[in-house]
Amino acid sequence: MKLTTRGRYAVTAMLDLALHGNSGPISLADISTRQDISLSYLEQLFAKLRKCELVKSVRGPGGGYCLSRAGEDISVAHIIDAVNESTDATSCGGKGICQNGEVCLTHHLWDDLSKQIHNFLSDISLAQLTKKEHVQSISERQDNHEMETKNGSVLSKHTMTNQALIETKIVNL
Amino acid sequence: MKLTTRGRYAVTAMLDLALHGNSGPISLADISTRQDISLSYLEQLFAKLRKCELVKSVRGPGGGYCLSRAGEDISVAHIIDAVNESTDATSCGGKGICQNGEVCLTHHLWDDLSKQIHNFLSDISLAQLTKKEHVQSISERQDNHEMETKNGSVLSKHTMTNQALIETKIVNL
DNA sequence: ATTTACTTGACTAAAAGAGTAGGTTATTCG
DNA sequence: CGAATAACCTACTCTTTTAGTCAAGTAAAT
Repeated sequence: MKLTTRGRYAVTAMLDLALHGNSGPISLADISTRQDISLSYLEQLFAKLRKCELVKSVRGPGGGYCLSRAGEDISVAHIIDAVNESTDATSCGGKGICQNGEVCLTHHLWDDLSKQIHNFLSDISLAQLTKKEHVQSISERQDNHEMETKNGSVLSKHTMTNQALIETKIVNL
Repeated sequence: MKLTTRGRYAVTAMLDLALHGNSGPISLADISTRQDISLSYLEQLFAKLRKCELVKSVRGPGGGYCLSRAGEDISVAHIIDAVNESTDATSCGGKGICQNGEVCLTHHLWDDLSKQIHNFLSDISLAQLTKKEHVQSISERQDNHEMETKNGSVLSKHTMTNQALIETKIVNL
């Protein structure tokens, strides 16, 4: 069983999508800054998420990704499965061939654990997560921080006027 | 979160101990052949199990390891913790500093999952496992197989007489 | 035509996992 | 005593996986 940064990043990114994707597609660049995940790494993850039809992509300016179906119908387990993180705790992939083609002494134990984990994660949908208070407050914190840093970098690059800065803020709200 | 061969081996070996350790200490060599686990690797694992006081060791000929307390009082979670496999699914070790010192968007989710897994494994004791039918039948299969291969190797090494072979079989029963 | 954004694939540094090798120390038994 | 046995200890290696980079694309919108 493995549950590492990959699966965590994927779920985090999808949750970000669920929170911000109500009005059109979200670019990976946005998710990258908000969630502190490398852009190239996100691209790899979203390639897999798209293959499993969890997200849809929109190309061109203003493009990005959106959920391919309602947040209620996407579970955390779906996402983790999509990026190849198995929730299987056995060494034989659940096949029961762990000791010279036969079942090993603890096979059933790991099998039970696998089911336990999978059930737990299958019962949690993106929609459910977006409704939790702590998720909403963290998301707010991230949006504010994103706005600050974004304006900072834009300012230093283009020496934007105050008026333009205010406009950017409005757009970002 | 990681749950790999190390944790699986440790639990398997401990279960082997629980099944065979009723009359005196069991050598790692025996566990090694029965469970197909490298002897040196077992030594590393048992060093940790001993530090956490899950097993006791007896040196010298006829020595080996035994459980340091009743099988009822040793849970699978104890064993996995002992060999440094964490059941923690967060990236921050449960500290909540996953995004620049603050809580990341999915921290609570992984925290809940960690608790879920740990509870599940804490509720399963070695004694419980030994009582399961499939564990007993697998253990029997392993004992038979061990006897065959042991006799085979002993024969080829010392060209044992038939009488000695029979005696060995009796001892192994 | 050009910008913006997604796509693909190859590549890599670092870490962790699994297993080996070679020895030392304690104990029992002949 | 001394030989055998088995725990104990340390260091090393080999392999796989992760996490991430880089570069060169392709497609769509303005």
